[in-house]
Parts: sequence; C-alpha cells; structure tokens
Amino acid sequence: MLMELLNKNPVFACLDQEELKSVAKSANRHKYQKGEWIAHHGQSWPFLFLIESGTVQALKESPEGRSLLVVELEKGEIFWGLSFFIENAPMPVALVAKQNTSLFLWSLDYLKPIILRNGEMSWELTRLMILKMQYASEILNEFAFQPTTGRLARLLLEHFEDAVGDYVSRDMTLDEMAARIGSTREMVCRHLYHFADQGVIQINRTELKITNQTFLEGLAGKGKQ
Amino acid sequence: MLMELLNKNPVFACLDQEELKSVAKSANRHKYQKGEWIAHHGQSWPFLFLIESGTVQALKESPEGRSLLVVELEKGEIFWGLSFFIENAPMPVALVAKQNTSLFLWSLDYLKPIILRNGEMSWELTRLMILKMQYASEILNEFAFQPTTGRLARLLLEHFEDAVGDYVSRDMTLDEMAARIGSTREMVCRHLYHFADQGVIQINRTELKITNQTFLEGLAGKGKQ
DNA sequence: AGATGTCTTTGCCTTAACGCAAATAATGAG
DNA sequence: CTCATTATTTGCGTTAAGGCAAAGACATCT
Repeated sequence: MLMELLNKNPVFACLDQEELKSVAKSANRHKYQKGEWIAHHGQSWPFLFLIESGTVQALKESPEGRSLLVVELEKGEIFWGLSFFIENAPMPVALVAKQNTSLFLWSLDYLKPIILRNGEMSWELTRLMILKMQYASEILNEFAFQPTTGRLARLLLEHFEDAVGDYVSRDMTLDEMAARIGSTREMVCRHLYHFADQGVIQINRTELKITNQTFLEGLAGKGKQ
Repeated sequence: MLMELLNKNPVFACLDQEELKSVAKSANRHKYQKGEWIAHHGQSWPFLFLIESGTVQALKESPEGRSLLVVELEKGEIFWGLSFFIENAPMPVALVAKQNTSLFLWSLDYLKPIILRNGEMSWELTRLMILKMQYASEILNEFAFQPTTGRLARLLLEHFEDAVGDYVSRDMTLDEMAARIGSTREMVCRHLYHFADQGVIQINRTELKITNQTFLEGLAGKGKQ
C-alpha cells in the first residue's frame, strides 16, 4: 500500500525499488483525529509526509484569531516543513487534519542523505517547490489586487464548477468560504446575495446555481493576465 | 570580476574552479537602462542571472495599472525565471532595472546539466527557493491580516531605521512607498500624518523622524507570531 | 414532538480605503 | 533667478469591508 503510493509520487518515484523499500520501512505512520493539529504555525518542524488517507489543511492564522485556508492536501500528496531544508526555519502555515487522517512521516535526518545522493529526486522536489511558489504568487495577486468580490467569484468558479447551469448543494459553510478568501461569513453571505441580485447566480439556503459564468470569470480575472 | 562574484555566491561557490571558469566564460553580459524591462510578468523566461551592478526590482502588476514592489535585488544576488525549472512556467513577477544595471545571464539549456550533476548546487538552489518562499509567506500574511497602517508601519521601521530618534531625509516618494505596501500615495500620506498626530513620528515635506519605535512595532507586528 | 446546537440571513452602524481635484512646496533645467 | 515639472498635502465624496446582534431555518438527538 505504501509502496504503491511511493511509486505514484513523482518525487519518490525517482528512487530504485531497493531504496524505496527501505524508505517504506523507515516510515512512521501516524493517525490524527479530525480537527487535530499536525504542526503549528511558526514551529520548526523538520518532517516530510505522505498522506495515506484523509485531508490535511494548511492554514495561516492571525493573532486575532482569523485564519486563511491556503491549501488542502489529499491522499497521495506530500508536504514538508521548511526546516527540512533550512535548520529551524519556521512553518509558514499550520497543518490541521480536516477529517480523520493517516500520514507516513519521515524525519529530515533520515531523508536528507537520500535526497542528496539522488539528483533527480532533488530536481523533482525543486519542481514541486516551484509549483507551490506559483500558487503562493497567485494568492498574493488576489489579495493585493482583487477585492473580496473577485476572490469570492473565483472560489465559486473553482469549487462549484458543477453548479454552472444546474443547482448543486452548498457543501461549504459560509465560514469555510470566508476562510478561503480571507473574509467573514457575513461578507460572503452578502456578496452571494448581491450576485443573485445581479442575476449572476441563483441561491437559496441550501443550493446554488451559476447562471452567468462569464460574468464571474470577469470578476475573478481582473487580477489575472 | 565575474569570478569573484561567482565565488562569493553560495549557489555557484559549490562548483570547482575549473567548472566555474567555464561558467564564467559562457555568461552573457547585458546592460539595461534605468527603467528598462528585463522580463515581463506572465512571460516564459528560462534564464538565471547574477547582478554585476545596479538594482533590479521584482514587481507584480494588476491589469488596472497598480503595481506592487515585491523585492529589490542588488549586486551579487542571483534570480531566475520559474521556467528555469518547469517548462513555460510564467514569470510570477516582472523585472525592471531601477537604475542602469548590468547582468550576467545564463540560459536554462546551458546551466541545467551543470546543476543536475552537482547535487550540492541543487541543494543550495533549493535553500534559496525556501528563503523566497518564507518571504512570500510573510508578504501574504501582511496582506491577509494587516491593514494598510500595519504594512506602512513595518515599511517605516525597515526602510527608515536610521530615523529612530533622528531626522532623516525622505528618500522614497509616496508612490514608491505605496507600491511597496500595495496602496495609493494619498493613503500613505494620510497615514503618515496620522502617525504624526499620534506622536509616533515627526514629519515634514522632506524629512522624517521616528519618535516611538515601540508603537510602530506594535502596529507592524500584529500579523506576526 | 421538543429541545438544542449549528448555520444562514439581515439590519444597523462604524471604520478603512479610495479616487479626483485643487493647492502648495520642492526640484531641476536653462 | 525663473519657469516648468514633479511631489506632496488636503478636502470632499463614495464605496468596500467589517462587527455585532437578532431572527430564521435546518438538523439531530432524545
């Protein structure tokens, strides 16, 4: 099972089967309850993990208690603390189990020599890092140049893509949406009904339908190229 | 001269002198006028460069013409396009020469094999990437959780550190400050005089003095740990 | 069915941020 | 020194965003 996940992962797939087996043997499996914290923001956390099952949320938090959900990681994906590469570098995000979740963990000490002697693995790690960089860059663009409306429009397009033309059930609470766009539930609610007033979406307490995709794309795309 | 810069740079310093010499020979030197564009946002730009002299600004731009100055790079520093690692990955920022600037450039094609066969160089590149990641993360924190006041407070502390207790000349225009904190010149001006009203700084048209560093740190640090 | 807790929706009010335009001060070229 | 240009400052009006609180709607458990 673990071997299968490792073989499917672009980073680990670089290693030969022998080495992969020993990597698999050294994995620490750890289970987390729904809502449990895996790592805290600011902490030095020198581990890399692979998700066996469940979902991990990466979130930023302000001292005042607001939080921003940066990304959700699913089965088969890997993630690591920054101190994996720079000693004592603090976690830029906190990690929380969204549901009951099972992880395979490796420590920096164990993995570093393996990475160093496998140039290709290192290259793949770098590629992954670049992807995260691009993602971070997009988020920054949205916060720097887009109003809340634009970020909400994009969220609707991404998360409710099946709602284009058809009613789908609202499977995210207002608070969850707010966390993803860095706002509050009240604001999200108001913007949603404002969209509805403009005829862009149709909405009720439990369902939602996108009736004017193009318009939403216009709002969302203002910060794009 | 170039050899000296290469030897001082943590990434290139990993190579032995022989290889370094050939790297130096293959460099393309290019001069840019003040204000000239080096690379555009969104473009695929598969180069890595080392600054011989001058200053390069990395900036994000919105379609409406607002821009955000993300970082300034100086002599001896290196930087690269994302398509250096992922084909056709778009530049997340634009690059502009702040003053007359001279760069040594290498193409992806030339440098990639060298990186691949020098594991340590790859590791150092990764480290640099992590640093940029941390930096991006900080900026995102500021935008997500801090009001304009907080970002301005931090800018004052960072850029006018000599102004603590003593008047220094205002060597940045309001527009430049606005670009760094993602706001407008009018807002910056108002916040500055608002700080002055609170007795936190003293300011006139050309000079500025910080009289209450602690208070500014309080404003700036709300988004910190 | 009733009670309880969680979400959603809305009204009301406050503050932050912005855009435009005019007035004023500094700077640099001739 | 004077004029033209560039920056700064301020007034005024507008919109966006947010906080608090109350009212509804829904789901669940007993």
